[in-house]
Amino acid sequence: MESIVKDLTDQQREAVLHKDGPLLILAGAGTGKTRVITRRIAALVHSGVKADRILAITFTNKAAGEMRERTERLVGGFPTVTTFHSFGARLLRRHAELVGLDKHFTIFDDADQKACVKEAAAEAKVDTESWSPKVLIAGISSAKNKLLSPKEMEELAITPKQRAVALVYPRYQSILRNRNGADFDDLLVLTTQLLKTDENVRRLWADWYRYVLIDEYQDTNHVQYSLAMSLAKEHRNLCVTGDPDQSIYGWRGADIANILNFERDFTDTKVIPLTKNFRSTQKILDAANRLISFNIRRKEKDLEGVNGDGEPIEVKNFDSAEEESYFVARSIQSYRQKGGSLGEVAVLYRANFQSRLIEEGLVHRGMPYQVVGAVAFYQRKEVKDLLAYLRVLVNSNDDFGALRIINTPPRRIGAASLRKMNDSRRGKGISLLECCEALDGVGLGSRATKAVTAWAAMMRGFREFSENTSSVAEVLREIVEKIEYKAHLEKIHPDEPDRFENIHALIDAAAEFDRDCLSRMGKPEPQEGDGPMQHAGPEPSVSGFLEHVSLVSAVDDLDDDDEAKRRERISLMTVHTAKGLEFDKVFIVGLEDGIFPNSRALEESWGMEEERRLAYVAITRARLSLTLTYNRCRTRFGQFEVLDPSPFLHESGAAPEPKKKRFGRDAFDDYSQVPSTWDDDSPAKNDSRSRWRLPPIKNPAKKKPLSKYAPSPMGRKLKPGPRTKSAFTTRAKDVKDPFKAGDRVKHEIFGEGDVSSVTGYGPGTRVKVRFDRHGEKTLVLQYARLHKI
DNA sequence: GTCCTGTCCTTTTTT
DNA sequence: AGGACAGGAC
Repeated sequence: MESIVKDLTDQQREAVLHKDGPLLILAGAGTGKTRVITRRIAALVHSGVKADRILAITFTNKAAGEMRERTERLVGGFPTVTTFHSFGARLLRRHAELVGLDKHFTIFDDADQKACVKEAAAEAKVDTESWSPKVLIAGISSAKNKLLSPKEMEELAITPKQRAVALVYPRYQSILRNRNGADFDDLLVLTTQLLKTDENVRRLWADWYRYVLIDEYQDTNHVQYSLAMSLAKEHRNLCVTGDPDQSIYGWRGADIANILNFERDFTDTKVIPLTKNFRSTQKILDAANRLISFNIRRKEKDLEGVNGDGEPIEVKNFDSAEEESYFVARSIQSYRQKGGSLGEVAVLYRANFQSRLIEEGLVHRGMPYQVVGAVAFYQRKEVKDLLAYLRVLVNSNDDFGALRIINTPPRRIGAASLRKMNDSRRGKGISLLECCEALDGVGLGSRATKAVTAWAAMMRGFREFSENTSSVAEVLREIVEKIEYKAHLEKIHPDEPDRFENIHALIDAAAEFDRDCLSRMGKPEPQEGDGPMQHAGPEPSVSGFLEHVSLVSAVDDLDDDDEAKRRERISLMTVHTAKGLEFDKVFIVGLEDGIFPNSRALEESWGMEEERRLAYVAITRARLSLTLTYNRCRTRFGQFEVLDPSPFLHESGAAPEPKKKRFGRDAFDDYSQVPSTWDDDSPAKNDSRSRWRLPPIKNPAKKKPLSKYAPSPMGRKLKPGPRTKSAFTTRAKDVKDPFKAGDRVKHEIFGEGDVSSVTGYGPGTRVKVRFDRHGEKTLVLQYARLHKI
């Protein structure tokens, strides 16, 4: 036992040695949380708890994999280390029939979900012009995350949007069920409901897992919370770790209250804060602490470093995102020339679209990089095609999968034949594949009948093949060969020979899966033998592989430490993806007001605080060096925009507070007093532009034309031609014509509505609007694209 | 059934 | 600006 705790701080040691009863570990960034969790599991095992009676739930598969490896090494046993979604998927497979699914149900991805919603909307006669599939999906998801059934949703629906969702939701759900499918939310929702309604099932699992640990508890949502409670409410051996300041998933239903109220849920909770940060220099920690102190809704804490002051935080200002990317590339290049390791460098941004320019800058200098979590490998067309074969082979009710491949590669089964088959099976509860096998009365011509029958027979052949082998890779090879996929790809994409490489990569992934399963099978069985979950991973089968593929996340394919060092690539990713990771040298780019914080995010009442936490997460990724960059202008949607620096720059103390602007329209404290003669072409505006720059912070960007990039969008795009719509023109118009209560307005997303109140003035004005279709919302005038009508 | 063109939307973040 | 998608031409 002494060896388990010998190199720990007092706080860490206390957390590790706590055995029974609720435990809340408030672990700040970089305070050795993972270490504490793995040691605690080791300590539990050491004190006599059977490893397989321990359940640890993490946020990503990558984190789960790492923790599994570490604990197995440390304790020599096999605790169940998994994610919420994987746990749900496997619990559901075991009890599928109890929730109306077959054991081999398909986990539907985003595309399937969208198709499903479209179909449901058409059935429900809900117009997808006013209610986009995206909005409907979000609505259904949020209903599910409140554990509302379609029926309950219908009773509670008040606003027009809610009513639209209530109409689509039941149909969506029944389409899903008919196809023996579950979406991401279902993995959690059905599991939670099952544990709530079926006491036998609940006991089976709750009695088995005597100790439950949940990581990143600040990012759990209501459903995950209920699930955890169902499992732990009796023995109360629930240990949660998290940091309220790093809660960044509020937008997908995560409820920071779960962690803030944990002590209320369990009044005898032992609370252990971990605040000693082993990761970053003090300067970086100071910036993070200062920034997050602007948040109101938090538990106060400060990170204390152990590494000394370190280098000052670098802040750079540019005229355009092109110049910014050029700087980042140059800066990393000189870092490498001084012996720095590229595997230790990360460029973080708020939104994915920002990666493109950074990539171009790096390519320009020949710097190797990886975009973590970008165009996911499993999203590629050719990969999805082959996966669809596997899906249909496992789950013959998977019509989405069948539809995708029935004519891929082309077999002369066209829209007309499909329509006939759909007509014939309507209301009969027959899947597309089944229909192809029994064509009586469908009315297909002889050629079509032949093609369709051949396809169905081939699918049956694949199924038999898969039943006679334990290797998923073998099954894939068989399919690729039989459908002559290589020839097909060469025909469709003659200019892209590496498309087929993706197929090889997929087969490799399957082979690796086969190997993992084999090695897991070789492990000794748990002694008591009757655990509801025998193995830490999915089962060794095609459906196990599909599950694995569905649940991999963005960081999961991030190279692990050794490999990253060997391959020496810069990592590019969003701040969300970066959570839990750390790098020697970190760049946070695009720190402009409206980009980071993101203007759309600010439309939610809690938006600003979550954006600030996001910035806090970004800053605390850095060990030694932190560079913050922002631009005065950028092009968005092909349109030129002028932007203010992000407030986070001065909140973190990295840059001085911007001086009050005293030029142009900004010379007026009350914007309504700006002379109305100041229209778009007024000299005041054009003159003010050059003075919009903040007081120079350190080294104002030198204007250097870049060979490959446009010099700067300013001289080029502003002069010629009339400007259609820029941030500025919109604002200038608002200045002349401020909103007041009672105005009729139009918002690009929310549609039309009436202004109910206005507070403040200038760009920071908050306007409360009662929208016809979306209810009341408070908008920040500066960001909301709001027009009077 | 495929290819081309024009239109529309996009930029929040993801298991 | 760039990509997805629908609809029309062949």
